[in-house]
Amino acid sequence: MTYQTANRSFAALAEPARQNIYERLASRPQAVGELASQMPISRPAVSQHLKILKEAGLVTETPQGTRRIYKLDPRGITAMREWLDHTWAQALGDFKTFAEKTEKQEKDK
Amino acid sequence: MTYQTANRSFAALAEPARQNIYERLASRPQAVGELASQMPISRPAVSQHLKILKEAGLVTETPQGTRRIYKLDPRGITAMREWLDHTWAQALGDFKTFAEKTEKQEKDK
DNA sequence: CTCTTCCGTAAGTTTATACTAACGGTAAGT
DNA sequence: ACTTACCGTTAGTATAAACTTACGGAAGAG
Repeated sequence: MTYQTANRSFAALAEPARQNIYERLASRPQAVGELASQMPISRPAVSQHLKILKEAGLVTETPQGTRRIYKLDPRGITAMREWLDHTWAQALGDFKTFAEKTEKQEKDK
Repeated sequence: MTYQTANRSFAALAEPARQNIYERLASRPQAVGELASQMPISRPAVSQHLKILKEAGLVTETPQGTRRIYKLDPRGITAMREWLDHTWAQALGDFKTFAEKTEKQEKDK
């Protein structure tokens, strides 16, 4: 369940433009046009990227007048970190047995 | 420098097939054909995915006879974790000032 | 040396994705 | 009511990515 959002978070941050947006929002919450004015792509493009980031649980939206302020959402980052920890822990356990096996093979030379 | 590899790691794990491969390698190091036999895609496709994972610092290659054993590489995961920590820490600091500002605006209603 | 196994790469096609331009809708100001 | 500011969505296009098929190279067995 949470691993699925981790999957989408990776896909969302894979795009350089979205990673750029994400980093800008990390420095401070911003509106859509505000972001677009600092980037080489159009405002609708930024809006589309924000939609994907939002669906991935990476950002949240806060209407404020006609503007919509976007800021980071902890859920996406948490999901990714959990997936990383889980996968890496599994690898560590099996690395040990693998290392022992290869070490044994080295001996048999 | 390390953030660039984090970028490529995200892109690499964005693809479902590559994430699948990565998880399988987490359970135990495996050869290319071994992976392909358990997946719905061809062996060359797996090989191409492994190339991308390798360039992202997520896996390493170990020739063993005619076969090539692939296993997880800590560097990719480390780069991603550092990027996540850095970005999130920055967001936390600025979230506080943002929260104070919006709280002030709420008061002025 | 020949045959088999295992693998990476290149070419070509299909599918997915990112972009711009155009449109419509909501909120605030005059 | 009219205008302005700000934004999301859609349609259409261009670019990128993933897959299969075909090919060639390296390592081991006979």
